[in-house]
Amino acid sequence: MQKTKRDELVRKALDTFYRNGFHATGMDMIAKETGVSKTSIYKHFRTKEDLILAVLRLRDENFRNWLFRRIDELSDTPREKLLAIFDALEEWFAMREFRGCMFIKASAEYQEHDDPIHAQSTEHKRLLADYFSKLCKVAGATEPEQLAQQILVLKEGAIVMAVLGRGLEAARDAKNTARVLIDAHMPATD
Amino acid sequence: MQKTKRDELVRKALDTFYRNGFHATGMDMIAKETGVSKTSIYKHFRTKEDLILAVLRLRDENFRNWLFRRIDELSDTPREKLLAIFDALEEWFAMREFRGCMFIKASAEYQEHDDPIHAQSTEHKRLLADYFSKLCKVAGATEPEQLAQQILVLKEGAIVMAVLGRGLEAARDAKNTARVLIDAHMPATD
DNA sequence: AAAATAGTTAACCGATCGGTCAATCTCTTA
DNA sequence: TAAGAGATTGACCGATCGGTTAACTATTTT
Repeated sequence: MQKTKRDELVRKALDTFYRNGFHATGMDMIAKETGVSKTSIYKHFRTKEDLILAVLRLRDENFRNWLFRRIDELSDTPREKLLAIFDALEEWFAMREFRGCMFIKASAEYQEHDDPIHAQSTEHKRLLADYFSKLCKVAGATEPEQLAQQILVLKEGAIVMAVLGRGLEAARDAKNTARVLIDAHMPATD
Repeated sequence: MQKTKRDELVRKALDTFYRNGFHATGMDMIAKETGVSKTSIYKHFRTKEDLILAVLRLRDENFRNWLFRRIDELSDTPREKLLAIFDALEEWFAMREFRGCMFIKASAEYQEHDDPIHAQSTEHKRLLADYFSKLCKVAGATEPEQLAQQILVLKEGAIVMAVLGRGLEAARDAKNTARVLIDAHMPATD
C-alpha cells in the first residue's frame, strides 16, 4: 500500500515536471497536482532533487519499455527493427502530450556533468546505445558500435527538430538517413 | 554610449544565462555578474523575458556568424563545406565553455510553442536550415531541402550527444553519417 | 552657477521558493 | 474502548523570486 502510494506520487509528479519543467515547478504545485501534501511528499523524498531522480528513473523505465515493445511490434527482421525505431518516434511525436525528451530537458536545467540529475540523463542515453548496439550486432553490421551511436545521434536530432519546428517530418528525415546509413553498414543484402 | 552599455549588459547576461540556465538565474545574479544595478537593467528591458530575448538574438547572431565563417575557413568546395559543418562542431565541443545549444536549452525551459522564447529558438533553427539548404543547392544535391533538413538533424543530434556522454566523438559520428548521406544525394562525382 | 536631465543605488514590495513542525486525524492492537 | 503508532494537514520558516520606488549623484544645458 505504501509502495503504491509512493509510486502514484512519482507517476503524477512525472506528468507535472514533464509538462512544466523542473525549476519552473515548485513543490507546492507538485503537492496540488498530486493531491499529496508537501509534508507527506517530504516523508518519501528528502529533497526535490531526490523526487526528480525518482521521476527520471520511472521515465527511463517507461520510455525504454515502450520503445522496445513498439519496435518489436512494428517489425520482424533485425534490419527492419533498426528502421522501426523511427516509426516509433513518429508515433511519439504525434501524441498530444509530446513535449520532447525529458532527459535532454533535465540536462539542460542541471548542466554540471557531476550533478546526479545530469548523470542519470547520460545513463539513459547509454542504455539506449546499448540496446541499439545489440540490434546492430544481430543485424550483422560491419561496425555495430559505430552504427549504434550514429543511429542514436539521428534519434536525438529528430527529437530536437520535432520540438523546434519540424514536427512529424523530423522522424521521417531521420528514418531516410538511417536507411542510407544501415545499407552502408551491411556487408550484403539482408 | 548608451547602445554600447546596453550591448555590454546583454553580452555579459548571455554568459550567465548560458552557464547557469534561465529559471535558475535570478535578476539579482544578473545584476551582480554584469555590474549593472537591477534598476538600470529594468530601464533597458521591461521584463526578464525581454532581456532573454535580446540575449537570444545576440546568441543567434554570434553563433551563425562563427559557424559560417569557420565553415568557409575549413573548406573549399561546396561538398567539403557540408562536411566542414561537423569539423566546426567538433571545435565547438572542445571549447572549455561549451555547454550545449542555448536554443535547445531555452526551448526546454520555455516549452509552449507560442512562447516568444520558444518561437525565437525555432527561428534560429530555421535560419540554419536555410543556410544548409543553400549549401546543398550549390553542391548540386538532388533534393537539397531534404538533405539540408537531414544534416540539421545530424547537427542537433551531435550537440545532444556531445552534452550527454559522447563529447567530441559525437561530431565524428555525425560527420561519418553526413558523408554517406551526401554521397547518396549527389548525382555523380564532385 | 542654477536648473534640468540622466543614471545609479539600496531598500523595499508581495509572491513564491524549498523545506519544517506542531497539531490533528485515522487506524491498529490490546 | 482506550492507548499508541502512522499518516496527513495547514501554517509557518528564512531566502529568493521578478519588479518598483524614492533618494541621490553626476552631467548637461542655460
